[in-house]
Amino acid sequence: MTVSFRTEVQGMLRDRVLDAATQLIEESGWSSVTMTKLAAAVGVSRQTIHTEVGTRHGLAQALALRELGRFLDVVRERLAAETDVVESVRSACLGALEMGESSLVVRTIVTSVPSEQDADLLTILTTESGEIVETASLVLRESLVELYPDLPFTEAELAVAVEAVVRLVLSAITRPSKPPAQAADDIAWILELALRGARS
Amino acid sequence: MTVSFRTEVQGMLRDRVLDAATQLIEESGWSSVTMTKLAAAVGVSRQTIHTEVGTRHGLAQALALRELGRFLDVVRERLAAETDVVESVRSACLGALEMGESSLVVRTIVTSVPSEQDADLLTILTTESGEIVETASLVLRESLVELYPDLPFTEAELAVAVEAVVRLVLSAITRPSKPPAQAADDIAWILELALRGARS
DNA sequence: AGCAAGTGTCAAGTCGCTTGACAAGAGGTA
DNA sequence: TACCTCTTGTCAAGCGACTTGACACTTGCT
Repeated sequence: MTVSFRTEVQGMLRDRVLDAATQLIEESGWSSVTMTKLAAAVGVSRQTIHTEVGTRHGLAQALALRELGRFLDVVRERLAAETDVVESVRSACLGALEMGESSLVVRTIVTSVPSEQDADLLTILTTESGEIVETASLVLRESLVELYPDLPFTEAELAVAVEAVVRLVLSAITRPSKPPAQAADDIAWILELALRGARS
Repeated sequence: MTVSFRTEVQGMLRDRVLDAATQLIEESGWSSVTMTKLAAAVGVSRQTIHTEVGTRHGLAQALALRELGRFLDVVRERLAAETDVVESVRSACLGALEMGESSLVVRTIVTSVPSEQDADLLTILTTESGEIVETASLVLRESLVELYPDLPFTEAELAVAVEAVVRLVLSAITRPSKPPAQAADDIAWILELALRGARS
């Protein structure tokens, strides 16, 4: 077996915690998510919640990171479904942007009002977005290298380009200024220009 | 929550053990089911298998009892789907008999050759069938009392009649002499006669 | 006889969940 | 302001469940 029964159960608990938290958010917002209520909803003690996600802020982080994982699943999938770099990235960006519109967690984070209890959430996509950018960039970079080994970029250049794409997507999610399709087109266009420039 | 996270995981382990055992049986028969292989298949240590089901014979019992549970689910369901006692019982018997033909566990037990390693299994439906008869009778009796409170039987009489039905079904599964439909009809016919007799 | 494989059992250890408790902060109320 | 309640974060003790490693025993094979 790839994973032991133990670790599997462990992951199960984490998933349930995050599922329950999502449901509580859905019902009455992030500020209503109490560690006590959460524990009751999952069916474990409050302490177990704390050891699992740490503080309430850790819960918010965990929620965001799991959501990020889902985004990256879509990204990987869409990248592989195209045969051209630019089209791959365009499709992946579009997928991420559309998910950003429909994801409860993302909407909760983005629409949270600072200077309230919800502040915890907002900081995740701003001050603490480092891990998100880093993880997303890693995934995107690895996928691209695997799918398109002959890109006209050095390793360092690719890292820069990928991080730029990730940051653009993240920005378009948090502060949307145009429909997802157009935002994706814009990002793809930039990438295309960069590629053309690198090849010449 | 009705059940704690802990007990739920516990039941999950048991289910996985029995699932894995069933799959091993399916692949190469009961005699190939090794505690070591079973542990590996589930993803736990061999000791955990032992603490969960005891001896190898305990594993066989557990398999049989879980299968019994599935039979009883069908029985309850079919009993409730009819409006006449006799029809309820006929349908329930038919369901059990048909399941007996298609159930891998039951076929493995019934077709096991005595005086071999498989003997463990066979004894379950013969010498150790007490618990099975008892449990099945209990379920059938309770369902009937709930569905048909006005049966012309005393409590003791009902117990006798129910146990007879159960034993007949069990016998028809282990030593079939006619198609399920006819066997079910026969049992229903006997019950009908008994009811008519009790009413007169 | 010797060996390999499987069973059943034990003790010690680790890990995760529970329980009960406490200090500290935020919000509401007399 | 003082008081009360709710919530958070943390701790220690305890327990249950899985792991690891070991041992004696049986069975089948060579």
